[in-house]
Amino acid sequence: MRRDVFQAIADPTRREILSMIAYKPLNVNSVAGHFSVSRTAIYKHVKILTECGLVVVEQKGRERFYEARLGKLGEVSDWIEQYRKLWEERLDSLEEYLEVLQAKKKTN
Amino acid sequence: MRRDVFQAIADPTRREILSMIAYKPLNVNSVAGHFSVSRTAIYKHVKILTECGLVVVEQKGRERFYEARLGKLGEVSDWIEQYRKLWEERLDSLEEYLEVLQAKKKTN
DNA sequence: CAATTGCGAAACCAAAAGGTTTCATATATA
DNA sequence: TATATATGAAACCTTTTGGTTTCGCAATTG
Repeated sequence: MRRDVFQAIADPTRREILSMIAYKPLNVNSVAGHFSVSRTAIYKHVKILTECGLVVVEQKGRERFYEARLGKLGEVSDWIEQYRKLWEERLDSLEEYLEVLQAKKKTN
Repeated sequence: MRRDVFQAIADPTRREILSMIAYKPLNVNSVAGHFSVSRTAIYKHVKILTECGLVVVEQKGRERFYEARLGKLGEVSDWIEQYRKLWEERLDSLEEYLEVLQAKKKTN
């Protein structure tokens, strides 16, 4: 069982679940109500999110509220940021190149 | 075939491949040399990266060089950034809360 | 107390993912 | 030209993933 944040957010349903509980904790039934799959399927997704720390549970009576812990997304963010300078520089040089092309066009 | 950037970077081997070609394009053999799986397996990973736009190919004679197009990571980055304020605020309020606890400790 | 509600676990299933070996083709090179 | 190299495609296999239905248990509520 590889349970890392990268794998957790790879599934679009799980990303949608995160968006639903980002501002307000919900129980599984409430979440499942917004999807066309079974409650059990949603429960499994939530479980995966929990196992990698993106979500925590709080029991209240017979209900269990799932709450997002989005700080974990920082792991992915950090991984991406190591490359940002790289791709922005390349974008810059592409832009420069295009400007040169434009300039040539005008002088021709 | 769900071929989006989220799914592409979910696999650790593919992330490693990206790190290898981030600065210098390589052919499949060179990439495969750094892994313990077959060249064909690596080829498949590279293909997935290509299909979602994270990598482009340039043919040179009988060799094909794979080059990273990391700008595509922006899609993931953007998705994460929509939540950053949220989790940082929560972190702030947690810190405040801990400060309050500390303060109480001292006055007791 | 009896019925209902919210949940998680279990057993099962089809499709996708990740891997392998084998084969065909195109380009270099001895 | 014959041989070696770089690659992609094909067929196949096993494990993982995402889903289902069924079941049992604990907490609520009529």
